[in-house]
Amino acid sequence: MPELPEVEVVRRGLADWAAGRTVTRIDVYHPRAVRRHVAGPVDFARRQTGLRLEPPRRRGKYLWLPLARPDSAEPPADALLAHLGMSGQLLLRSAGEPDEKHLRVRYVFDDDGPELRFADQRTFGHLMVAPLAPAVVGSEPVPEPIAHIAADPMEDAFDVDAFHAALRRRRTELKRALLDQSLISGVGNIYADEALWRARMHGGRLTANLTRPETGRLVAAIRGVMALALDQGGTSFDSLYVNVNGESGYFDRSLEAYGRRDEPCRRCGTPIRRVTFMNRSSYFCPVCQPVPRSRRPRGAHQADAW
DNA sequence: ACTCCCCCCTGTTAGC
DNA sequence: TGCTAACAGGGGGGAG
Repeated sequence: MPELPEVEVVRRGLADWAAGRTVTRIDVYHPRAVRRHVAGPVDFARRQTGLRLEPPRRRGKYLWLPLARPDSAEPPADALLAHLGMSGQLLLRSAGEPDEKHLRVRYVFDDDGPELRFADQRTFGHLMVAPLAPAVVGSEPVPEPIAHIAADPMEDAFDVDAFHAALRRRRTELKRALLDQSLISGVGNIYADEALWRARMHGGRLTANLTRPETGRLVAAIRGVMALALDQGGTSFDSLYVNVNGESGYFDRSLEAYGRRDEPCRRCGTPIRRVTFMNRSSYFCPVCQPVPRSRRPRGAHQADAW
């Protein structure tokens, strides 16, 4: 469930409580948590021990903390790169507090401050140490493994015209495109449905047919819903998504489409529909977000996802 | 080159 | 009541 707003909440917590601290020990309890660090858990720990965590950055759903040598002014070559996946949590806990049931990695620092713990029930999240790509003039260095990810809609670097052009080049459906992190990053299943509802557009629309005003409306809807969610600490349906202090956000109360099957659309009263799409749920208002002509069933017998 | 789908996980809940 | 199956879903990687 962590999408851009939830990851940003975590990033802000790390900025307050982890940045500037020097790592003295790292324990990896589950190798799957560092599976993308191909050199393995021992190397993962060795390459951070003695280094200082610099202020966290974020692109889309990824966040990273550059790793600096405490005795050197050289810009960091590597960063601790994190993705929370479905259920990953980065928590700051005093050493005396009991371990989380799904604790995967523990960081201990050279001060008396709290440990940084990575807990992850479903183990879709991961941590790795990754080289930072050389800084290009006017842009920040980004870890190499995420160089293929597009800018997210909250970044200055996000270019709506370029996004529109990329959508027009694609031969796919709009919701698929929104979930494709190489076109726009940070959008997941929940905010895709929320943004489409706000923009009054159907996720089955073909991206090749979008007009420039429609793309503009959609990007404005994504930014709007994400800004609102960030104000409310993100979306949590249960205790799986929490900030670095273990607290849940409450944007779930403000959802207009996601999870509202058969409940009235708050614009027009029509029951919200739920359909299965890409092996996940999609929620939309069939009146405010009309099913595109190309997707309407041509016969009563025809099964149609939308 | 582009598009699409499966699968990796575990805890909760719905259904029989 | 107890079991099974569905569901939640990000994204890598392979198939087509």
